This record gives sequence, C-alpha cells and structure tokens, in this order.
Amino acid sequence: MARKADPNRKKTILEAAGRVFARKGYAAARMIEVAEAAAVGKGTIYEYFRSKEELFFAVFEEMMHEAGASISRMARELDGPFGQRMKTLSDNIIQSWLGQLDTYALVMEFWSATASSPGREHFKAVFQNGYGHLRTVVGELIRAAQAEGEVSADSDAHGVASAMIGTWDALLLQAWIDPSFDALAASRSFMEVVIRGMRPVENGIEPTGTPSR
Amino acid sequence: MARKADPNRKKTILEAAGRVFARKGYAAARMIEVAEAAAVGKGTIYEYFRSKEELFFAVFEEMMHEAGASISRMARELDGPFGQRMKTLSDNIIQSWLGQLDTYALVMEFWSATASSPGREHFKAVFQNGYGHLRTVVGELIRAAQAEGEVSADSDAHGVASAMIGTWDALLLQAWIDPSFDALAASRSFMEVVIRGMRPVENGIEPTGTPSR
Amino acid sequence: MARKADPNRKKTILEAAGRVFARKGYAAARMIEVAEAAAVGKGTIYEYFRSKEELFFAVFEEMMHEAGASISRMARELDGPFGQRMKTLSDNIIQSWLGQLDTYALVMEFWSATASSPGREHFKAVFQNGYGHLRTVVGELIRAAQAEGEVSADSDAHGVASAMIGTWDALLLQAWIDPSFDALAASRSFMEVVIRGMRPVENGIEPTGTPSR
Amino acid sequence: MARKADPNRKKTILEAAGRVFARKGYAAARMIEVAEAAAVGKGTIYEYFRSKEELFFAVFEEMMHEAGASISRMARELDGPFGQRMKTLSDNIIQSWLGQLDTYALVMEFWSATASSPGREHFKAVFQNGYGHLRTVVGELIRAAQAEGEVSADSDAHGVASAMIGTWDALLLQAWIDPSFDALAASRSFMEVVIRGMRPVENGIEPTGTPSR
DNA sequence: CATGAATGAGGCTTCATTCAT
DNA sequence: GATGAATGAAGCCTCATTCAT
Repeated sequence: MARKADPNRKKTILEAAGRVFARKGYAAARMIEVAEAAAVGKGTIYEYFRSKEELFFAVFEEMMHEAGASISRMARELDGPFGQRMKTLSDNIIQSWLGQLDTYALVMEFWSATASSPGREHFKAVFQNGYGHLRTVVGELIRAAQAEGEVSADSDAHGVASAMIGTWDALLLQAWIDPSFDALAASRSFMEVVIRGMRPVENGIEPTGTPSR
Repeated sequence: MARKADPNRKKTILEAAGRVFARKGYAAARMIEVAEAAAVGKGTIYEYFRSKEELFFAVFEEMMHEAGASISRMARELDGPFGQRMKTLSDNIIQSWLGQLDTYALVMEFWSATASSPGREHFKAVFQNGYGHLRTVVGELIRAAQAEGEVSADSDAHGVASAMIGTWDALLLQAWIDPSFDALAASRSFMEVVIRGMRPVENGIEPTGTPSR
Repeated sequence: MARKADPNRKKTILEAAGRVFARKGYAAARMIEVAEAAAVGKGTIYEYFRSKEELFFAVFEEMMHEAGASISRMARELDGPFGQRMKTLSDNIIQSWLGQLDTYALVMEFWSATASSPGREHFKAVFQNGYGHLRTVVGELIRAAQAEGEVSADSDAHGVASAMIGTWDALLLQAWIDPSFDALAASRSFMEVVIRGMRPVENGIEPTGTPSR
Repeated sequence: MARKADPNRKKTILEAAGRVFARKGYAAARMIEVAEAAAVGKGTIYEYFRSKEELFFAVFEEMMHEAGASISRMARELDGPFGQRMKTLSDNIIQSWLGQLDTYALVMEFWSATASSPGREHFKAVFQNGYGHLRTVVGELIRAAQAEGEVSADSDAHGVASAMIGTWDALLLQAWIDPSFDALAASRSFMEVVIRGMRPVENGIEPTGTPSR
C-alpha cells in the first residue's frame, strides 16, 4: 500500500464538508475550504467523491442516517405513560438538534438543493424516507397509546404524527433564525396542549400519571 | 426597445425574478433568465437593483410583505367562536400557500441564503419580523379567547402560537417535498387536537359550537 | 446595441485561434492565449464559440473551406495541355501551402484530433469531404485528358488522383518536419514521372507541347 | 504484487503504452490507463520512464526502429527486375501498415506532438531519420536500376523516392480516415504509372519482364 | 433610459507526479 | 523494487457586472 491509506480519511472529509457546508451553504462553500478543513489536498477529496454535488449528497445521507438512528435509539428508551413518552421524545429531539443548530443550516441547504438541483428527486426520496421513519415512530407511539386507551381513538395518529414532526422541525427553524427564541419552552407548551388534546374525551381524569408541567 | 418607459418596469422585473428564483433557486437562477422572463435587457435590471443579491432580497421582502398583508386580511375576516376562527385561519393559510407551493421553494432559498450571505442579518430580521407578525396575530386570537374564557388560561399563548405557525410551515414543507401528502387534512386533524387541548379544563362542555369533524 | 458589436470579432478570434493552435497544437493551446492573440477577453471567445473544441473545429472548417475554394480557383484558371495543367496545379498547391507551413501544423493537429476526440466522426466527414473534392478536381482533369487522348485510357483516374493528392500532402509533411527539404523540387520530379507514366503507350510522340522541364 | 521482478517489465509497459497511445492519442491517454494495460502500478511506470513525454517518445522510437528494421528486411528480400521490386516493396509496405492502421493513429500523434513539445527537435530528428532511411532504401533501388539501364537516368532518384514514400504515407492516411478507401488498389494503380514514367525514354520496349498487372 | 457585447475573477475538476509503505 | 494514495498546479468555463452606444 502507498502512504497511510487512512481508513478514516473519507469520514474526516465528510465531517469537514459537513461543517463547511453548514457554515457557508452549498453554493458558497469552496472545495478548497473543505480540503483545508479536512487537512487534505484538494485532489484528495476527489479520490473519495466524484464531485462537489456528490460530496454534498454524501454529507446529507450521512446526516439523515445518523438522525434516523438517533431517533430510533430515543424511541427505544422511552418509558412510562404516553404523555411522559411524548414529552421525553419531544424534549430529546429538540435538545439534540438545538445542540447542533449549525447542522440545521445544512438541512436548510438541503431543502434548497432539493428545490433546484437536478438530483432533486433523489434528495426528495431520502427526505421522504427520513420523514416517513419519524412519522412511523411517532405514529406507533400514538397507536400503542390508543390501544391502551391512553389516547382518544378519534385522534388521527398519522395526521397528528405528521404535524408534530413538522412542529419540531419548524420550531428548530425559528430557533435557528432567532437564537433568542426558546424552542424548548415552546415545544413543551405545545406538547402540553397536544397531549391534553389527545386524551380520551369520555373521562376527565388524567390518564397519565404526570400532571403536565 | 429603448423606448417604452414602462412605469411598472420595476414591478415587472420583481415578479419575473420571483418566478425564476422560485423555479431555479437563488444560486442556479441566472440574471439573464430574469431579464428574459421580464422581457427586458440584462442591463436594465441593474437600473433598478444594484446586484443579484439585492434583487433577491427585494423579491423576498415583497413576498413577506404580501404574505403579511394577506394574513392580516384573513385575521380581520375571522368570525365565530375560537375553534371556528382557528380552523378557518388555519385552512385559509394552508390553502393559500398550497396554491403557490412553487413559491414555497423560494422560501427555502431564503432560508438557505440566510445561511451564507453577508446580508444574513438583514434576512433574518425580515424573517423574524414576518414570523413575529404572524405570531402576534395568532397570539392575539388565543389571548382574546382566553379573556373570553374560551381557552384555558393555562395555555402559553405565545408558545402555542409559535408552534402552531411552525406546524403550518412544516406541513407545507412536507407537501412541497411530497405532493401526495395531504397537508390540509393533516392540519385539520392537528388543529382538532390542539383546539381540544386548549379547552378550559374545568368543564367538559365543548366551548365552541362546532363539534370536531 | 451595446459596445461596438464588431462584426469582425468572430473572424478575428478565428484567425487568432488558427495561429495559436498552429503554433502550440490543440492540447497545448490555452484559451487565454487565443484571447490575448485576438485582443479580447477570455469570456468573449465563449460568446462566439461554446467550447475550446468547438473553436478548434470552427478553425478547421474554415481552413478546409478556404483550401477548397482555393483549389477550385486554381483549377478554374488552368490552361494549356494536360501536362501543363497538372504541373501548374501541382506547383500552385505546393507553393500555396509552403507559404503557410505553420497552418500545416494545424492540419496535423486535426489528424490527431480525429484520432481521439469523440467528435472524430465529424472531423473525418469534413476531411473526406475535402479530400473528395480535391480528388474530383484532379480526377476530372485526368478524365478530360483521357477523353482528348492526352492520357492513356488505361490509367485509373481515381486511383492516380488519390495518390497524387496524397503525395502533395506527404511532401508538405516532410517539408514541415524538415525545413531544408525541397518539396517543390520533389513534387516537380515526381510530376514529371507521373505525367510521363500516363502518356498513351501506343505512340512515342509527346502529346503535350511542352517538353518536360 | 511487489514480487515478480519481471525482466521484461519495461517492454511490457512500452507495448501497453503503444496500444493506449494509439487508441486514445497522446493528450487523451492517461498514465493510469497505461499502467492498467501493462498490469502494473502507476508508480512502476516512473521506475522506467521519467515522464509521460519520455514514455511517449520511447514508444515512438521503438516503433520507428521496428518499422526501419522491417523495411530493411523487406528490401533485402526483393527480387527480379526493377518494376517487380518496386511493386513488391510497395505492396509489402502498404499491407504491413494496413494491418496496423490503429498504430497509424499514433504516427499522427507523433506528428502532432512534434508541433508543440519542447522535445520537438528530438522528434523531428527521429522522423527525419526514419524517412531518410526509407528514402535511402528506395533511392538505392532506383539508382541501382538506373545503373542497370532499367530506369531512365533522367529521373531524379531522390525526388522520386521522396514522393513515393510520401504517397504511401498519404494513402495510408486516407485509408485510416476512410476505411472504405482501398489503399492497396490505389497504390498499385499509381505504382503502375510511376514505374512506366521512369522507363528509359529511348526504347519503347518494356525493360522489366512483368507486364503491368 | 435601455441595451447586450464584453469582460475577468474565480470555481470545479483533472491528472501527472511523488513518496511513504 | 513496486505500489497507489495523496497532491496541487493549471485549465476550461460560467456568469455577475459594466459601459459604449
């Protein structure tokens, strides 16, 4: 073998690219910046990725993959009654993303790329996949609670899951735009309302042990 | 055609730019395309806008302005009990944007541009302004309902408003990504839950006349 | 109109490109050199030619066109008996090309481009066309002389024409490689032989008035 | 495979390079392709050749050397009267090259490389050498025939030899451009004419035994 | 005022060459 | 000696912007 053949070289580049794209955006990011951030030569990037677009997409897929794995992990660790589970999941998701709002910029870039790139369809597919996964996780949570009688059978599990996910997404967006915006507080207030709204109508007794807030 | 001093020249360019930016995205949009779409010479654009970025920003401001005006109009025409008002507002907002999902791509571009442009702060200010306006409108609606006893005083009007707006935003985003996604239905399901969740706790009687659909 | 819109701009670039390509070869020629040689900006070339390859090809076509026109002109002005005509044509062709041996390098480049470019077929077509034209001109000259009894009917007009053309080509090639090589003298010696070789066999009398040399 | 110290490694690379250069042309040929064709590592080529250009030149020299040896061999085996010898030589040369027209592309590349490379003079020297050798062989054939009285003493042996070589060259070129072109037939027609044209003028009797064709 | 031909800074990418293993 | 991962110089081309007409 020649040189070190560092097996982490690709990962290093991917991470560096993630940072640069997040900070500068796709169009404004320069390949040379990525190279410098990864401490490799410009040409080295092309050993691992055919083009800027492919690099961008690889960053994106990696991100979606990690986000998906993270969500699954969170969901697996949930415990307690429905209200508790939802609140914990919501808090976890919001907090985990708040900790990497920079990366959020990258997501924005991806949306943008979705709008204009010829690879639009590919992007959309991965996006839909990611959303679908999250929707399934949350939907299952709701349906399970409905089966247990914790949640009103009237509630449209799929619709509510979609909206809830969208809400997390959008609160993070607002936090990204306005660092003073308290996404966690807003999400908590909202979850309160939503969870209460999903309670079985026929009894006024709180089905979950934890009183809200 | 150095003759017709069309007084609407600026407006024409702005609209053409809106279409081009929406279709191509900021980075991929070409000034020549805007010029052609506006049926003017390339140089003419520079008579009215100092640069591509300035043009982009002008389109954005115009859009935010119109969206704000539209929201205000919708809010003014609301009628009936709180649940009714919220549902109508939600439906109107969703439908009005669904009718111009293409333009939604432009919003994504704005987000994206905010990530890298040196005019980032300016962009963010306009964004925050727009969101703030909508938040105020919705917040007022909630607070008024709280004053009337239609909504639980416990509910955090500001937080809920933020989240609700975020939800609309996010549902439209999903609809844009996935045309088969029924944003209107999802929003209705969700509003149902949210409105129910905001009901005053102390009585089980539905405060708004409309039974949940 | 903006600026001068010099109608000769394209011609100027074409000529400059011809010189640069001839001196440097296709691969070694730099677009910036062509721009400088034409005294225009780098971008201006792209206003008239989509790519380096297209520019190259345009130079080539122009050259072939001019060469073809020149050949036709020469053929039209031929006079006297067959031997005279052939010698004059041969001399004219050799001399006209010797005066622009630099351009000859360009022809070499074209051969080369034909060997590797994906536009190979296009190149070949134009080449075949050019050769075909010349072959026709010379072939007609021979056939006309055969009809007059000036040339043996046995001679394969087409074959001889092909070879003769090839010979001119190759002598110029040798002159290009070796500036001390006297292509004109070689061509004259050879034409002498060829013309004598085409005389009708059955009589020893020189059919054309001019004794060779 | 850092083991087998194949002593023919250099030859292997040279041949692989010949194939790649012939197929792709000098500029378009990639060192990696040569390496792959020779089934060695990229770096290995540099063990034997200092640079791409040097490799190219080595291929060229090898080719010229082999061509020269082949010509000498052919000349040595010639037999019979002058006309017979010339025809046989011509046929052999044409056929031997027709069998490797692909390689002919490489010759074109060499011409072309001569146009721009700093090693131009070196290239030219080898070229002139090759042509000179062939010219000598053919020239000697003619001069020997003149000494025997088989060929008119008037004929310029050197000039005719030059042209004849050029003709072979050019016919092969045409065959390469246009695969349907019958170079062998054209060369035969032409040799017929040329040989007849070189006959001693003073007697009408065919000096060589073989009637044409 | 309007135009669009001209411009050139700067980006992405290729690929010959090097050199640690 | 052999290798191929790493490199970076250098080229083609795009496109926002200018400015003579």
